Amino acid sequence: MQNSFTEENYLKIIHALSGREGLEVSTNALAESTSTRAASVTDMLRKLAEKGLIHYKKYQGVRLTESGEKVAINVIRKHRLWEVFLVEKLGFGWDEVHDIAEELEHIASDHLVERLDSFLGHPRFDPHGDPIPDAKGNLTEPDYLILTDVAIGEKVRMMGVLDHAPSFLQHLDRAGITLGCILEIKEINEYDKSASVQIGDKQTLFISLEVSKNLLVQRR
Amino acid sequence: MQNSFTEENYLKIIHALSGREGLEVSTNALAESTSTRAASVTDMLRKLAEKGLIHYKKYQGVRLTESGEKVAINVIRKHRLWEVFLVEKLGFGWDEVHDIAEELEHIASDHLVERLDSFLGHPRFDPHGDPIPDAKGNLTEPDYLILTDVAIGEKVRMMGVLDHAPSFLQHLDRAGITLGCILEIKEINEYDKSASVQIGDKQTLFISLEVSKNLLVQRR
DNA sequence: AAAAAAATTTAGATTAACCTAAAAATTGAT
DNA sequence: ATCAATTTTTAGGTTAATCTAAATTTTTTT
Ligand SMILES: [Mn+2]
Ligand SMILES: [Mn+2]
Ligand SMILES: [Mn+2]
Ligand SMILES: [Mn+2]
Repeated sequence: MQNSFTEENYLKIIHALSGREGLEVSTNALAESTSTRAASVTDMLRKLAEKGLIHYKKYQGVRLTESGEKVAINVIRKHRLWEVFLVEKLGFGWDEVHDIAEELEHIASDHLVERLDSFLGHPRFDPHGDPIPDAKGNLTEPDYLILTDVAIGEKVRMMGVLDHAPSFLQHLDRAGITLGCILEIKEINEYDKSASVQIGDKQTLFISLEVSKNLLVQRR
Repeated sequence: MQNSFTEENYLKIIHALSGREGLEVSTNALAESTSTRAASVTDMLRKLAEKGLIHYKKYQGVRLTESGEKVAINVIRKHRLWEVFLVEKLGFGWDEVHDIAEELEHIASDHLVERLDSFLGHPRFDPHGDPIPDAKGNLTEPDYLILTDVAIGEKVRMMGVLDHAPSFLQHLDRAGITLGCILEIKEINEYDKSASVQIGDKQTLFISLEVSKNLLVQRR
């Protein structure tokens, strides 16, 4: 039997919330992420456990099974490949593609995913810097730094974002911060903990702590 | 409020069954096409009428309203554009794309449809020769002939198919009959009403009446 | 114009995914 | 260790889309 959109969304969210350590995810955390009530989550958990997609013992939180993990990663693969398509081929901005990909990620055909992947040239990362699982389901999270962990004077390369909200991405666009650009922390301003950051070889701007916390970078 | 996948499918099917004359469609015809029971169709018709998408009087069949027609044509536009994408960009065969397009046609974003249309170069016809409605919702069915209406000795161009079943399309592939190719009726065989047809400037084959009835062609 | 047949609608259920309110279990704080 | 707070589950409903069986309306045939 096929998994419904709803089931796929639960699995994807459990994957995201359990992190790389595969920790237990709580009912309330799922209720929050799915915008439903805890009672509804409990119903769905019973169903997913029934189907062998999660490990679930009452009152103890959930983890994905091997089989649930496979489904979740496949959905993530499709989501990210479609985002690449939308940006690279159709010319959408990185701030416009998430919601459309939320729909496209549920299109079923495996044949389609593999052809799309070829058409796009087997991209390794999506437009937000997130890694794309390969066809076998291998997903390796690169370990980037958060900009707040970078010392004054260091030059780093912008590799991804933690916040995917359109408003955040548009803010980065206005600041001229794009994937791959070089950032240098000139100083940390005492007053509001903002950073003065040189972007590429262009001007230096104040970057709020809020923004720095959501920027993933790499030393070079 | 948004229309569900199910509602969109009903509207699309009502459009197809009512033909270019916009005739009334019966409950049973819809039950057949949707693979549901007549009682279920009646429920849905009440809902669609409620939403102003169809004209419906009990026991009298249904027609689309202006508003229902707009929705139906938009779904058809998306279906056919996605089919072009799958064949032209991803390299699928014309026999492989219908079921995938049945899913893709329900992706909501108007912005996406318009960008896809541009990316594909504003195609006028889908891989089966069916016309693609324009962005304003204009859909003009070209009036092709059916191959059975072509006289012996006439040369015609193959323009489309009436049957979209993969097995039929694969049969045409094996016979070398593709969209745009030239066909000449050499004779009609008395025994089984099959036609001897020359395909392009290649060999002459027997084409069964069953096949001829499903081929759309144009005089030249 | 009846009667018979066919088509359609109504009545009453079912399933998935949600809800609120109440009960039960776990966790945390004295 | 006990009590209070928090979390989670259970109980009992709702809505959309389906179903079967029965009732009703329309159509066709005698
Ligand atoms: Mn996304
Ligand atoms: Mn992304
Ligand atoms: Mn099709
Ligand atoms: Mn088609």
